[in-house]
Amino acid sequence: MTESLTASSNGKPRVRFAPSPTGFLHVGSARTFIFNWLYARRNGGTMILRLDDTDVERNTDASVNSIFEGLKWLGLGWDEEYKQSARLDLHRKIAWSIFEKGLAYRDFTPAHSGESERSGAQGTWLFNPGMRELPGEESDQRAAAGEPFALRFRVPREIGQVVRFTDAVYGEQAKAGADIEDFALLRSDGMPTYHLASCADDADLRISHIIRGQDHLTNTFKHVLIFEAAGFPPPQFAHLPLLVAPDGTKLSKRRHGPVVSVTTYRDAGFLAEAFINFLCLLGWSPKNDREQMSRQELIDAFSLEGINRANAVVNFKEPAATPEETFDPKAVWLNAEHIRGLAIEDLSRSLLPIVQGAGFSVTPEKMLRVTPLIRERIKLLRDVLTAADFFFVEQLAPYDPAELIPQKGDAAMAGRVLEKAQSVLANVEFKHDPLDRALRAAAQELGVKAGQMFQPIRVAVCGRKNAPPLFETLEVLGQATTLARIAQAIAKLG
RNA sequence: GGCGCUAUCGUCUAGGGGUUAGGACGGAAGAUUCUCAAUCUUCAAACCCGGGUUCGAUUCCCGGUAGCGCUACCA
Repeated sequence: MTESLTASSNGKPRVRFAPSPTGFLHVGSARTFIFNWLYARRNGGTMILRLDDTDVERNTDASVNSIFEGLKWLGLGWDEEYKQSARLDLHRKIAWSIFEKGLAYRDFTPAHSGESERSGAQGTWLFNPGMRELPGEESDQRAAAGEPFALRFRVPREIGQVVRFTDAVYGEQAKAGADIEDFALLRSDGMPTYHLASCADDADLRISHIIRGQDHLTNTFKHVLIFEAAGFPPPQFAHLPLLVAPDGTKLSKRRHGPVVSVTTYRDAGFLAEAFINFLCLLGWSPKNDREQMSRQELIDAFSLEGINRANAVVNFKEPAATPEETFDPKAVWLNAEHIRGLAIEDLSRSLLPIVQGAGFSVTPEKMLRVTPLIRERIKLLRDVLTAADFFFVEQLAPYDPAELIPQKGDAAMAGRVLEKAQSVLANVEFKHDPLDRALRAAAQELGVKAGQMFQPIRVAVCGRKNAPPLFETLEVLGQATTLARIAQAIAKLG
């Protein structure tokens, strides 16, 4: 690893997404992935996926699967893939090289039990101060005797010692060494900590730009210390504002439910392109009022300069009412926009498995005919089930016969209209124009308005008032089904 | 507690020493179509507070407040 001192050999950026497999793929993580990917693609660089799985206790295979599942749905891909657990020798080697330089020390204090001993209120932030000054000889002896220890970084805390770096988003950053605790590099079981493993791998993989959540902004001072101690030039840093819930708190599954998981969006019928588009608009702006953008347009427009600094709220409804209300309205709107932008063939292909999965029997040909009628009427792919169900069922679900009654009309008018329709539709070609002419003429003969004519028919064939345009609908439904449903409606009225 | 980051309509954001503070979502009203949707038009809606610098601050500086983050042998 030490041979590559330049962050990038060919001047092309190398970026990474480094999730720790301790849960499902979070929307915030997805956005981090997307920004890294966009940066790589925009600049002809390399996108690396690295599983930061050094926390053996909390890592699960289910989580690894969930992350891949989410990433697969996004469909962006990556160029190289690594697993930290396979690189432990590298991490330890670097940790000990830091120790050799006198920049780390052994801490023989037994590990704390986590939660109970958090520093803070008491102001005791520097852990086990005595250990920092332990004479080297005694340290060696205790280690040789088999006493367990953690390896801690010896942070330079003389007055005037300041750690600095430039963040591409937050600008110049500086922090006094005296305000940085002696963080651990190696745990007493010999496993590297996140800080060490992350920096060791970033250096070894020649990562040129670290684009990650702002929760790491203050950790970066530690990382700069590690890079320098290990003899590597630190990469460029760009921290992203965090995604938060409407209540301002960090997105968490326990508090906010499934809306924080990427697969929830997939399962609700979001298009990956729309979801990506939505996430990009949280904390980044192309600065030209563009909102709806394709993947390629995002690549072309992406730059670190467009990233802003304040946390962004994902504006979902806390108690999750209807599926549509669950999500940020802008995400839903963008999805509808992307759906409208899809070619009928492509949309139809996405809709088909959803309809079939819901138990309807439908052929690709039928789906292709239904799709144009609902494309502008659905916001989420799954809406097809409520917007087009009547095209697929043999028997309409029960509906209120009162719905058949037209505006400013009564049951008698509904009856007359339906009976007239019955006779007219029995002798007309089921194509848009002939249907249009025949039904309008019929309305005139009955002395009712076109709307009063169409409404009872619409309800009779669709089972509800709000539906796609009538003639197209009848055309797809066909004469037999139409006449059967009208007959049933007349029976209901009677 | 310490350290750090942040602050423009309800939300996402643009802007920036002098602007009618712009766009989008959502909301309201209207137009249009056979209903719905789509589309179009219009309306309501914001610079956290206090000082300073300045002829002039929403913008720059300081302070406050609030929110968030880090402060683990988690990541």
